[in-house]
Amino acid sequence: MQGRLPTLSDVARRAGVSYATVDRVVNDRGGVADKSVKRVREAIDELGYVRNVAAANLSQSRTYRFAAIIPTGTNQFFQQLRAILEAERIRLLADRINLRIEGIAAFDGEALCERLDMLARTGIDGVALVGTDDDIVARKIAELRAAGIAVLTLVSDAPNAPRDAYIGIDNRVAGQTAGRLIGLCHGGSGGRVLPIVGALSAPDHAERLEGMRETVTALYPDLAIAPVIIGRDEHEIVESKLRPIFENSHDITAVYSVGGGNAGLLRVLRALPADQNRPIVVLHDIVPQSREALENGVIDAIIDQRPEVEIANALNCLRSIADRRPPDVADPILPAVYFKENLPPPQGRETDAHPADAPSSDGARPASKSRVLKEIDQ
Amino acid sequence: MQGRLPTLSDVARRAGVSYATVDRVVNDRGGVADKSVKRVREAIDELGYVRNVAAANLSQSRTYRFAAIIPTGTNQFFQQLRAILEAERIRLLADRINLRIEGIAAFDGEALCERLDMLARTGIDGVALVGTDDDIVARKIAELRAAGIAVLTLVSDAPNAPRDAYIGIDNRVAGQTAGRLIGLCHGGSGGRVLPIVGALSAPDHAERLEGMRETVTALYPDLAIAPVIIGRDEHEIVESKLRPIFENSHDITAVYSVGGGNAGLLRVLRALPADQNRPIVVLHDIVPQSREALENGVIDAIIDQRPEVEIANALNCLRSIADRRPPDVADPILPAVYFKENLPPPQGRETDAHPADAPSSDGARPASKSRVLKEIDQ
DNA sequence: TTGTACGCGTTATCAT
DNA sequence: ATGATAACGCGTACAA
Repeated sequence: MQGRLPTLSDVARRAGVSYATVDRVVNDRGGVADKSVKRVREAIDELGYVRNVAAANLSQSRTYRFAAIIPTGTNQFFQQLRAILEAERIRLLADRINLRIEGIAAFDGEALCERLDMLARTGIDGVALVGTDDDIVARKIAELRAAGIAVLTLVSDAPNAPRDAYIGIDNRVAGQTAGRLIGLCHGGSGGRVLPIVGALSAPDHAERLEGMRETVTALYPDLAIAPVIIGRDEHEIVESKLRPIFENSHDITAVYSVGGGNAGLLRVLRALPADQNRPIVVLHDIVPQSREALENGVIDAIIDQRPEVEIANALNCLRSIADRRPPDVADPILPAVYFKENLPPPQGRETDAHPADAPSSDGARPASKSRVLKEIDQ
Repeated sequence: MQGRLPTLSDVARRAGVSYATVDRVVNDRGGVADKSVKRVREAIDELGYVRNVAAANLSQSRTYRFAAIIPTGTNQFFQQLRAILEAERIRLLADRINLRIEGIAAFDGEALCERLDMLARTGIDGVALVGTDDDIVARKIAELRAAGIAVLTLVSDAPNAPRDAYIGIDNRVAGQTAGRLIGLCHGGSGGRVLPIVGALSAPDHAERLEGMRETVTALYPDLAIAPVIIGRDEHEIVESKLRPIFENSHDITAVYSVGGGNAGLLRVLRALPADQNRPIVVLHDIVPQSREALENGVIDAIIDQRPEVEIANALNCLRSIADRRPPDVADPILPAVYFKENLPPPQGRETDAHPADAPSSDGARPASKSRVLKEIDQ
């Protein structure tokens, strides 16, 4: 298991200075003679010293306090996001990172600000939230950052707010990818693409639509784009607007739904008469519903923003910021394209399995959740 | 930054026992009175104790020694794999994980065994290698494992060897995905798919081909599959076998290349007369060459096994095994589908940037590589 | 069966 | 400008 790595003491000995001097050099504390600095640097280089992060973290014995604010409600995607975060909690705790997961009414700027205020008062190092185009939210974010709190936007950006970073896919790219896919699927023939959005005022929806339009008009001139359906992400509305279209005209060859309310779309698709050509259908985000539709051949492809990757990146990013390390903004997340064949298995993690069956070799069993929350959030 | 988390001492105090007793419970060492166990467990639960992994790792002060054996040669994919590993080295070192990256002639079982022997003699905790179907390799792997060394197969499995885990994509799924994509791209029309493989004896190539065949025959009966081209992953061979096919018959509507030697394919495609319909082309793995072809519209899609993800998983897996923790085999890696629009940016990381420009705030500058190697591999 | 004390490598504080 | 040293929380050897 071994091959001991050089420590700061080794460096000090080799450089002929004291431990503390090496520490000053290594941590840029200043107040060290130039020639000492030089000798230390040389020793570090010669020995191949690399800081032991476990020791560094231990000695500081600090616990980071982060929060994620996720919209509540029936939206399957956000439910999934929340589940992923929940599953990360204990694991993070082992690394002394305490993550609060907060729920909030979707798209309610006032409530969001209130919650942010509360968090700031409680004391917190960083927060990740789903961005909105709201002015008061932008101001609140500025306020938090001024107070030294890191702020990330998650899934949807807040374009005018001075957030530290946006973690999510480029929605225009996602739309372009959808456009490409739809274009390819026409195999050179003409057709008519029907776009469905929740609202054009939602930045992510607008960007996806625009991206699709760009690619289709530029590369597939034989494809027309039908008037956009505004479904407000609600399945009843989507269904009621969609049904007459499919009844009256049979020329829709593709459907691109950028947002929610897809239950309505699926109902219409399933009700399509057998003699009518089924359109190519491209949706966003793998959720139980869309997964099932893809498996049953009701739709053709799903463009997914890979929430697990988003969360992993967000957490890394927060940690870097808290540590005042180089930002570690990570590569931009690319939307993934899934067909029936390469659809990922349902759950990333099992819920809890059978604790009794697995006599955890490391013994440190996760504590009961209520207690963890109570003790740590205090 | 705070909100101190409970420690083992806290637990001991609360349970009214000594530190060592708590340790015995937590680490399943046995020899503790039942009622003590119970009280400790309760205290852990009540306090929400979670083991501090930084402290745990520090106290053991062990440095893991892992090795990755990657085929050398001109293969761009393996070069990339090596580059990714190289970039991880320093970062890993900070976590006291020492990774040796070894090169070896591709598909030379004898040489591989020799190298494995050498590594075993040097002393090593785990090794990742690109699997082959070789008997002597399988025996050598068994030998290593018997000696307590963890063995992972990467990219390509070694089906008959008792490796701890295989980290890579399911090549059948990859082929099925290609088949689906190609089928969709025909938009209901008929066509003829030309498959190109390196060798049918390579398990991954055979599986990809089989997967494609499965999906196409099952779902797209209007598509025929042309006789397979065996290109030995060499571009001259691919080119010379391909050119006459495109000259003599104009009915190839799609090409699926599962392996290497794509430079030859690309040359043939570029030389295609303007009046001839270009086939749909699906390739594997993003490398500079295939990237450029996708950007220029010479090919249509790339199925990528995401080597960064593979390596991240492999490293996690090795660490878990060395720690005797639950395997942490991670979810299977799914092949990703890339079009021109969602192609990831060229480099994950910059090579070295300008050290002078970035006066690393954490001071611990990466040592010169030669030294690092010399001191640690000793 | 239970308890004490030291080491791991770093940070931070106090002296010189 | 430099040096010594006490934490940090866990693992472990050793004592009782």
